[in-house]
Amino acid sequence: MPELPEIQTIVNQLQRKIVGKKIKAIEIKLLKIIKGSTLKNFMKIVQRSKIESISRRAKILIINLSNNYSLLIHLKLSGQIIYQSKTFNLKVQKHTHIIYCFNDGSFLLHNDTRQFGWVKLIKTLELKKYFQQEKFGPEPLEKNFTLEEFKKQLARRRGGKIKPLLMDQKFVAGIGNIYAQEACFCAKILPTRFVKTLKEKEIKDLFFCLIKILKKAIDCHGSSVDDYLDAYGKKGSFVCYLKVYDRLDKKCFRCSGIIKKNILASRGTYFCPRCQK
DNA sequence: GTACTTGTTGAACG
DNA sequence: TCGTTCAACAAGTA
Repeated sequence: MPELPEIQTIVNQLQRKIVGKKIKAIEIKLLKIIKGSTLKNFMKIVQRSKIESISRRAKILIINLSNNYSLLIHLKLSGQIIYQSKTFNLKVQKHTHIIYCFNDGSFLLHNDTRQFGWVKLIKTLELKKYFQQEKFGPEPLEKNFTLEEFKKQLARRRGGKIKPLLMDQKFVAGIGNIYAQEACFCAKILPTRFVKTLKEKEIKDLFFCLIKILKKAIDCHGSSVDDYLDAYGKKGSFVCYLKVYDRLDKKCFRCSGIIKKNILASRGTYFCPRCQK
């Protein structure tokens, strides 16, 4: 499941590979993943445009084009964005829905088995307005996300449980099911804890755990559970560092307790009942 | 055939 | 209006 570190990995890789390239042709095999414009309009605007820059907000990949338009891509559960240089045979598969062909013979494939993801064409000038409407919370790896700010935001959401709150994109952007659980484990906090019961030190630990885990995960090119692949079609290696996710009935690395699983806010949630309080 | 998986959305509730 | 919970969405896997 691509979350912040997975999308950031793709951004970093694409920055090195496709910036400055011109889109010569597009092939669209699945219409419904294009949102916010007709197929005709999408083709007209995207074809023959140049890739200006690549960035990210929350879990959304942003590709800025040279013609004052931008592509927003959300991978949801099973999306992949894969770059292929001309030296490789094109690995189009059953779930390849869009193929972007560049002028130098390289390609970008957009795959998505479950078809939850989407691509949205938007005027670059309207990006700011779009993200304001979405009301995304702060980016956890940016300077304005401070411990003070985190505390302040928590104080406004005292009624909720901590793990679903971490996953709320309006609270903090980019955290999904995996990293929310890992952060709770790292800070020795049960995912079901109500925000108002968190002590000063726990909040501080959680804050630094979150940042540490996200940074480390980006270094590892993300976690590949299920389908995730980076822009080079490779798996992320952070799975090796996962402490609780998908470890039901296994021994806790910290205290040798047995990892349990609960459904919390209708999402699978792993935790160690012995050392998470 | 059935249960289960997940990020986001939109509806319902207090 | 806001915070919170929950079903729905789609397709694949076990």
